[in-house]
Amino acid sequence: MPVITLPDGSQREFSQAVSVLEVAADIGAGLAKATVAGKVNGELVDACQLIEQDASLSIVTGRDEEGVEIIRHSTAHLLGHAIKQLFPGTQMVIGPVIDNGFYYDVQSEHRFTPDDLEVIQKRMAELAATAYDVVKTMVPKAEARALFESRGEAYKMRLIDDMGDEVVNVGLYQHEEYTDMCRGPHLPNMSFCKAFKLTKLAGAYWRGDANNEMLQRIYGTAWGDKKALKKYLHRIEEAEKRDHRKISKALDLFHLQEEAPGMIFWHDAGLTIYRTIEQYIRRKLELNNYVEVRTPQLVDKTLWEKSGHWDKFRDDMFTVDSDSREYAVKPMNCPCHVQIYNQGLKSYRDLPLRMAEFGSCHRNEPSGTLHGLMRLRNFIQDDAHIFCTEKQIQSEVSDFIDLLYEVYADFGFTDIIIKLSTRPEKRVGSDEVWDKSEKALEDALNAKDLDWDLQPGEGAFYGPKIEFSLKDCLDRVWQCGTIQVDFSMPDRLDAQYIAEDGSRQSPVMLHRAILGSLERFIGILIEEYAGKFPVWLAPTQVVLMSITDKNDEYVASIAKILQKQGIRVKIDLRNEKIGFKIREHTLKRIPYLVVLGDKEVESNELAVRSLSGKNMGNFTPEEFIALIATNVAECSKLES
RNA sequence: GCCCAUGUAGCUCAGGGGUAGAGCACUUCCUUGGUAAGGAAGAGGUCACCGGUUCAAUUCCGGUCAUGGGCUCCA
Repeated sequence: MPVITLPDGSQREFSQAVSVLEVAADIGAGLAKATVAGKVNGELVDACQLIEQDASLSIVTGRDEEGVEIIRHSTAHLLGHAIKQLFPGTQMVIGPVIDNGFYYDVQSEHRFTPDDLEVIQKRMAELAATAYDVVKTMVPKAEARALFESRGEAYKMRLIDDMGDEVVNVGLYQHEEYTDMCRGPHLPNMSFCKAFKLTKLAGAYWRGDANNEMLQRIYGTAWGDKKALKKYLHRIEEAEKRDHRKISKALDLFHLQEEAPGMIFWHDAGLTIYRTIEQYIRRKLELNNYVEVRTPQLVDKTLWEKSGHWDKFRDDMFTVDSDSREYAVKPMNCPCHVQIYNQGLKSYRDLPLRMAEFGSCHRNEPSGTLHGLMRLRNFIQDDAHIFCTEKQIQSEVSDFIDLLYEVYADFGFTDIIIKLSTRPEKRVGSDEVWDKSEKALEDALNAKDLDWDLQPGEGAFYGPKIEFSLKDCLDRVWQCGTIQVDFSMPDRLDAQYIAEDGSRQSPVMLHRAILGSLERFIGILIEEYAGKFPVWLAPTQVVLMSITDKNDEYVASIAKILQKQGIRVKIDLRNEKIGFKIREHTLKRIPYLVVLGDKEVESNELAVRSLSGKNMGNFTPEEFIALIATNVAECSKLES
């Protein structure tokens, strides 16, 4: 006699066990028709799930986010249904839900092409249109295994073999002649699959391990209705317009070419942004008691052997042979910073010593991983190493996190993804040291009440780390800031200080970067702003445009006045109509466009137009300079 | 590094076994015009690179490189 409590608090009593769908039908026929699944005592279950005990229940429909996820999951099965009809030799592997969609990994002699996707998608639509019911059964593992064996689904068998003993029965979902295995829940009927699209093909390793064979992965997106699908596809289209590579080409910021893969040729405009950010960070470092240093690009291999990098990253380092010595182009700055630390005797009174460098590093990243400004073989970090005592770790980490948040706020970032990565398998240092380091980072995060995720085993070989990541225009996550505790390298490279009691001690080293790679950070900034940089960062802040050549002299004189104030100004004296000039400079995302014609010459003023197209009226030169100064100060929060 | 796709003018792209195409940009001329494209003419290409098939390859095939999308990796 289960009593079902609904989300509004109302209760319904049934004389025997009822399914989710039956409860929905009892509430109303419309709801029953819309039911994709149920949530019993907070747990998602199939619509056919029988409820035998008293329980709370909410009905999940295609309008709920959870319902859409179920639609996505079942669309993956639908892909299986269609692909097995069209390409019977295909073996199905796994088909999970991801953000905005799903994928299915398959194994096949046939190499799927983009054309195949269209054919498969068409068949999926045809199958879904028949609105067939999906039938779920729970069967013992051995039975499921035998079924998949008879169908040549070797990967499904391997998945079953991998299940622990605690799993006795598995769920089978019958899509007419096609059967898929899943924990569920899934749709009761395929009529809910009416808005999906197969989007791309990719390779993916079996079990995510590069030592294994590569499978073919088919990505798709799926939504509750056509309108939502259309909206999503439009959103992606718009996001792609913000791609930093496209914008950078349009704004002439940088380029890459075949002769230097993964290395940037910064153009004048891009370098202006770059330098502005570098200066900004330099000022922040000064205010936070860092010192700045610079160290060599080439360092003898023996130092890298000593630091432990050679062991782990030898293949990813560029090397140079000269005079029978082997040098490595530095892939990071830390061993060099220890060399500076080691010059002269250090006392506990010198700690914490915060040593910064805008260090240019080269790493021979695998060719397939290069990606615009985001992943390069040569990049510059706003790197620093804090040499401190164990007791100082906590407050240094805490101060660093505050500084990082201050900087990110100045650039307008609020969606910061924090991860704590702990000891990997291949590492140096004792377990006690790792225990201490991991705890120090965790405590610092918890003291700040920040949301963070744990990534076990993802730490650097010398210590655990906190990563601060930002998202690009397509929501791909890129690590930017980081702080890493390192008890090992100072020891390996013989860094010491004299403690209060006169004994020699090893300092702790904190590796940290706020922006991470300046290139990557600028890439994300370009996408964040869609190329419309705030005034303090804009490569050109003002363009002065003449109406006719009679105004040329006045334009030049105003330009001089603005330049003297450090404003980045360009002039446009071309024999073109003003509308044409405005269009061009608007497309170049110039923050302020200034029109100078006879009227302005007459009154000694500037007619100012904002990037958004707003006519801001006329300004005297002094008023305009003040406007820019205020604007720059507001966006950059730079302390003078 | 692995899988798939792509590489044609400065840019965005069309084309296709036999003189290489468009729009924008560029150059020259006309136009001196007040807030998102004034007009005309001209110039511009080893069709990524290397090899093969062919009477003939930019086009078909193979390889290399680079780029894009994923996977793996990321000190």
